[in-house]
Amino acid sequence: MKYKIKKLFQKIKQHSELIGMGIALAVLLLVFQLLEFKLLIVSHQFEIYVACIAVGFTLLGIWVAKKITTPKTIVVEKEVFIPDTGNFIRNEAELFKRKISKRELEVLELMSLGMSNQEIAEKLFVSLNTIKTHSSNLFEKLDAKRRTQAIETAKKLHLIS
Amino acid sequence: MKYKIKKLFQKIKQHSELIGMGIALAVLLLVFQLLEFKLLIVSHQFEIYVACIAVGFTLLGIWVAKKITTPKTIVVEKEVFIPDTGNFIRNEAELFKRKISKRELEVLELMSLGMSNQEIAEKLFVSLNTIKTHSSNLFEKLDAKRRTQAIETAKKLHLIS
DNA sequence: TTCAAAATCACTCAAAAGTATGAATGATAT
DNA sequence: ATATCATTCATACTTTTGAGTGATTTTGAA
Repeated sequence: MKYKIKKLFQKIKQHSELIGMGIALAVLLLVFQLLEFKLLIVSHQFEIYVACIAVGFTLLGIWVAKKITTPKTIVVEKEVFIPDTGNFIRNEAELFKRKISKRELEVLELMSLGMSNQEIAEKLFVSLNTIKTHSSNLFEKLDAKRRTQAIETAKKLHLIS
Repeated sequence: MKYKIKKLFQKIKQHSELIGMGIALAVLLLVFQLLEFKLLIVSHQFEIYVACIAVGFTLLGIWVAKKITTPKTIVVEKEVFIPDTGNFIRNEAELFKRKISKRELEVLELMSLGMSNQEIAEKLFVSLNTIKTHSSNLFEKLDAKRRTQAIETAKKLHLIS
């Protein structure tokens, strides 16, 4: 029993707009029914009665239209700047294509941080000459004449961040 | 004379919606006027007449509402990834703080593209020595020991893209 | 007009970067 | 096992870069 009542309320809620419209219509008709007697019988002002109906139902129409019309959805693409921080994805394919080795990449990265060959050598526990060899090989593989050019190219190719 | 007619047409065009609405209303009223005689006098079906008015003006209301109401716009924000190219905003405050001149910035930018001092000199139509001076000053202002370091720092500070 | 900053250039010396070549070692795949 | 490749290192040499100093010209704002 209680369950049925609950279901009824749910249905009412679901169709609240429709029911509201119905009630509005009923009230409007009732008002006009009353007006009919008053105006027709008492003063016979038929035109006023019709005008009232017209205005009333016009307003009803407006209200209905507002309820019915589906809202236009305008999708506005808002450009949101997403900084690169953290979401760097290395272009492994390019690394493979250019046959850049693990060690060379390591040197390249340290180079891009602004380290000198000597500093890189110390950091990687190898000789300065080794780093020179690596960087020379890198420049060839990256079609670069200088380390700055190598860095620029590597960044464009997403080999380093 | 012709000018006045043209102006009239322009005004009509400008208020075409309003005029259309007025005409629709007039036609509707005319129809009801005719119905009044037919129904009231011939068959006395008053209720049908009122119903017609109600329906008619409801439709009119709907039509008016559609004309009047501003469309509901739902703005959907869509995140769009923007690559760094183009939307770079230079940190002018930092430039000012470090007293980096226009020319120095120019040199810095070309340096970051991987150009040698000689190439920059040729590009800017100045001597190699001038570029050396500029870059030396740059390194001091950017607390850098090398050009690669200067570039790295400048990028971090958003002085160059 | 004057004054300070910016831009220009030169010269020297030193350090760093880059080229070229050769070679040893160790890992790995065929 | 042996051929290949990455990694390592060396030597000799050249080029580029950078530091330090000083000086002249241009330019823009007070």
